[in-house]
Amino acid sequence: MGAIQWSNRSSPILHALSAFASLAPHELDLIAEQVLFTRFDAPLTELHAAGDSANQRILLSGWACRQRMLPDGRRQIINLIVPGDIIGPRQRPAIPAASATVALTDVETSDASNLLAAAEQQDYPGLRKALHAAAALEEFFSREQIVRLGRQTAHERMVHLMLELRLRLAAAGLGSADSFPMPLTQEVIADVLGVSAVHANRTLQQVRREGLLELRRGRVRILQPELMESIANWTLTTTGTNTPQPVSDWQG
Amino acid sequence: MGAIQWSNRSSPILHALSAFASLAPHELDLIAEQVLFTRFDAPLTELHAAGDSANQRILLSGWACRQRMLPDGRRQIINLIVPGDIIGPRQRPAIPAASATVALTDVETSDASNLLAAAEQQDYPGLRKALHAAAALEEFFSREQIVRLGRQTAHERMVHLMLELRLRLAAAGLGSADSFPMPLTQEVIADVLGVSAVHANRTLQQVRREGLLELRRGRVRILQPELMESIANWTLTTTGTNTPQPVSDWQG
DNA sequence: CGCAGGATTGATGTGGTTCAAGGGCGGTGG
DNA sequence: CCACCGCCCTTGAACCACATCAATCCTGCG
Repeated sequence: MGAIQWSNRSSPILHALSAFASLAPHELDLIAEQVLFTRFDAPLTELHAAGDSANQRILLSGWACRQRMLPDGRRQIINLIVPGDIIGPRQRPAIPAASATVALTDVETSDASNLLAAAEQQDYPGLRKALHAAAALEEFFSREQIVRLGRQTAHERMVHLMLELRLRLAAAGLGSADSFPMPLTQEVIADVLGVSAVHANRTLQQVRREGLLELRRGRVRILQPELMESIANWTLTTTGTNTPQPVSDWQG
Repeated sequence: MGAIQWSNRSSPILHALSAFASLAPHELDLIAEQVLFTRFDAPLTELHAAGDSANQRILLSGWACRQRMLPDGRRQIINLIVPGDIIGPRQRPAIPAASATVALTDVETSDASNLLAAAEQQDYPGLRKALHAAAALEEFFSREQIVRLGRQTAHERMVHLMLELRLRLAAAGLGSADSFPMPLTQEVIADVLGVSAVHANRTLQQVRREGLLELRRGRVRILQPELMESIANWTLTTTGTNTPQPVSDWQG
């Protein structure tokens, strides 16, 4: 291994990236260095402003989200950001974002320019592959979010979101197949799912009443994963890396 | 210019890409070559199957969409694909898509592997920049779609979609600031906007009654762009780099 | 103890869905 | 040249998932 000792603060990145590609020692070093210059921010802090087309960071701990506010106060959360995820534009030249990235809890971030720049070099093939795969996964869930919002009921959306978080947090080493931390308020969940906070509450209650999951003391416990996957039309297997799923022929 | 004559079949790509970066002669040649080996497909043809993680093509003419079918028949269209757009995964390794790409009209496509591979080389900087910018624009509209579906009313969604198509088709050289072709059925529009076909119909009628736009003989005419942008909370200026240019200017 | 933010619950309103039945129109065949 | 057919658009009526408004409850915390 490299000269720098692993701290558990870099472990989310390590988990998230090493799931996609095996990393060489000098690549691991680069990741470990991320914890050397970190910044702490409180909830509601804007980590990446709308209109900003630079400023790439990586989330080390805590939760954030990319969100879009409408003038009349409506908010849509584009996606949740958990440890290991990149904050800011991925590709250049970037279009100035209409959405801002905001901390949802206390967060720790570090500048990711080095990491992302290194991945463009020829001598960091593993890093390159891992970051591309992470971007592909993000794009995948972005499409899932579209399907969720466009064609699923509140009940299906809630179940689907919990499955997404289960997978992503497990990939970051922050949860297992059984359970994961859940620091989000119901209002935040509502703004992810595109429903009102009141309805998110009732939906969550129903999901719990049905025995699909448990939510206690800031932790979600998945009780019936297979049933949940069936309800939400889940298409990714959590076992293995990227195993594809049979998708029904749409023409029937 | 290069040895290959421009045909108007390659012009959508030319428009779409040259809007983002100035291209060198050898890059223009590569684009022109795209029309040499094309394929024609009828509506409903699956251009890119769900689960496929390869097979990159570019759309030369006609319309397509990436869609996800749910087992009970619900369909969500993730995004519309117009001439100049890439079909298939952008980055490798790609996660097998849960969504399929399907032709909505008669379409002409060509293999884009060469184009995309060339953009990774050092000697195609303009192409690289242009394709990255195109990907960034696609990602931008992907987020707009999330906001649309999550927090906007059917009326707002409809107006917003028409503004999106106005911009994208103008960028491909297929329309102006005033009008663009509209070959989509109301059912397709409904599946983009996440509403029922009946409601899409009523919403479209209202938008027309309000004098925001005209829809006749397969063509949309934008009548009150500023008002529409205000209604839909539009955040992109059409003036600037994305302004369409007539093909003739480019053929010089 | 009292406060504040989040969770919960009830009552009522509405945007949108669903079902069902026409209407227009281009294409095709007799 | 007309009759018919299929696809799409349009319209009406009933229904429902979810929004909105307004309390109230709970819990951690200073």
